[in-house]
Amino acid sequence: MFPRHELLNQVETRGIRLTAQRRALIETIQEAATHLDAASLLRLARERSPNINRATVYRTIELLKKLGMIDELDLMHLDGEKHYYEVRTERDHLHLACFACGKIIEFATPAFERLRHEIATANQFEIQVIRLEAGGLCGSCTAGKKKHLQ
Amino acid sequence: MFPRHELLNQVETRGIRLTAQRRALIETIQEAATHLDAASLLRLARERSPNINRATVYRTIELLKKLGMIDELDLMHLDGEKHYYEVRTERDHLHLACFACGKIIEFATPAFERLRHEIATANQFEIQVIRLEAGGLCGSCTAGKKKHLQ
DNA sequence: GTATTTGCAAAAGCTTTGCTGCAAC
DNA sequence: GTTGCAGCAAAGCTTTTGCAAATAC
Repeated sequence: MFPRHELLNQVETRGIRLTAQRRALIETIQEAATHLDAASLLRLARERSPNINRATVYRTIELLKKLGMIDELDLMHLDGEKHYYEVRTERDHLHLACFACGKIIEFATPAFERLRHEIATANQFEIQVIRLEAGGLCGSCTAGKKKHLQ
Repeated sequence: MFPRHELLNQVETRGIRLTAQRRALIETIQEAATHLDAASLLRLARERSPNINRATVYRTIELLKKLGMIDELDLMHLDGEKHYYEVRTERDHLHLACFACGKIIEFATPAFERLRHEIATANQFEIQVIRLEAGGLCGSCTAGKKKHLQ
């Protein structure tokens, strides 16, 4: 895998020709500050290429998923059934979604990568995509809760 | 947590009064051989209580989720956006979905439970729900693939 | 008689698709 | 002049909701 900001380069290096719209979409994903869903991606990408259509967004996402260059997240359906996207980076990491404040925490640990390996070996399973998500209460929200109960 | 076949008892033990329809739905979930989505659950539950309506299915699922007695899975969106349900049992386990044959493998390992604990501690996060899913190729399908390439 | 639950149909939300026209090599 | 991409609108699927009628206590 590659650093996040290399997504566009990596795609073009594979000899895939991109239209201006697709380039705008990919740049938007790689530079996004948060996990984008399709609608937000469309909105932001239009700042670079104003005529992008929803269908193009979904078709570009499909392409990047097939290439294994982005991952699709559910983020515990914190806000409905939409999907969120992020560049697949070197390290596996997991997502924690706070049901109270909506914050998303990313966390990487060697234990996760070891577990991935154990899963594959023990089940003779060739893992192509792996997703670990948890939902609950973040530190600030449990603290707030306790205070409130005093 | 409790054994799978105790779901109905556990709900009633909590003093929650159930209608015949809800009882039929819960029995269907606890006895199901596979992970059911809402439509399959409706179809099967109607064998016990023929007039159940789709809305009742969703409302019962919501109730059981709130009680923490069932978990909602995506199974890597192997077959669209539907959700699948299973009784929450004693041990955390994860799901592997084969993209080739559609098989779902369940796997439990102490490493997963340790990871859960590490996640909670390291992030001061109170985990209420955790879901680990992987997609790829199961043993039979990778074997088949190799054979085919020879 | 008050509080829940059900049924129905419609709405909602996100994603996919058919088709026509456009653009690129 | 083929091949692929974009735009548009409609359809598709699953899930949720409003409201009136039915049921339970």
